[in-house]
Amino acid sequence: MIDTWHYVLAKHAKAMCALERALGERHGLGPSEFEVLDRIVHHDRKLRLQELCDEVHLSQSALSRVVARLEKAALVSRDACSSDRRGIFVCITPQGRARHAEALPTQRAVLKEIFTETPALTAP
Amino acid sequence: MIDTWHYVLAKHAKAMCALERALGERHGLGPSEFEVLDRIVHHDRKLRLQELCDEVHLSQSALSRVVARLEKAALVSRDACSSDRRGIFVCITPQGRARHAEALPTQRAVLKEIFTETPALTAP
DNA sequence: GAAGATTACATGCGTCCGCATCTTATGCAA
DNA sequence: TTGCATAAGATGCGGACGCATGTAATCTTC
Repeated sequence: MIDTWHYVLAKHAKAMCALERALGERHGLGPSEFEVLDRIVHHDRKLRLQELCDEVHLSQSALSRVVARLEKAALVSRDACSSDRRGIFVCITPQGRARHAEALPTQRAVLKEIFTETPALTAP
Repeated sequence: MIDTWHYVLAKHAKAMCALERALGERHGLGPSEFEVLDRIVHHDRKLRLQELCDEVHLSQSALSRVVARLEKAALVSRDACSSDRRGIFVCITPQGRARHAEALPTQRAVLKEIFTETPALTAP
């Protein structure tokens, strides 16, 4: 069990570091930015901030800022929610969709590299 | 494989957050501080900063600061290395050993809680 | 043994994060 | 309706990180 934890720590550290480099250098995205785009693309619809909050492992405040960065980069837009004017919809833009499409293979390659280099993990 | 990554992300986020709370509130330690103490106790000898760097998933600069914090809390001491005067030995103090001993059950409990609540993980 | 390359650790700096709190909007009770 | 509790999202603040660089010691090559 402690071995599982060490496995998680090691893989997380290595993968995060590699993703940060690869996504940052090649596509100008951080891991959190990519993750948010990826979730929206995966659902293929606009999402409330709160919905995103359940899917990405970020605090609400961190997510709010990630979305702000993405909006500044014109990769998403914040749309008002008419049924609940407190809420906002996060909509991916065509540029955002394109950026995600070009970054996805990079992410997959990095993860494949990292998760196939070592044998396996015994279940917890 | 992408599932493995999501598993790592989820467990890492949940465990780190829980450890930060539990270790911080009950023992005044951050996860990194605990990890460094744990590595030293595990080896049961003083370690060079560089040796620690290979074991904890931190940059050299971050580790340097963690050790500085631990030293300020009197949980470790930095001892000069006579054979290589660039080097630093990180020695755990009796207080550091005691703090680690009291924090270890907390860490184990948190990890057990998190890694037994969900079934398992298929090997990558 | 002197000069430059390299290594070990420290530190300035910018970024991202979480917590606490603020603002605005909704819901519910009197 | 009015008033208060609650919810969604934004923001001030402090902390921890990584990168790049600085400082000091060691190694290498001549």
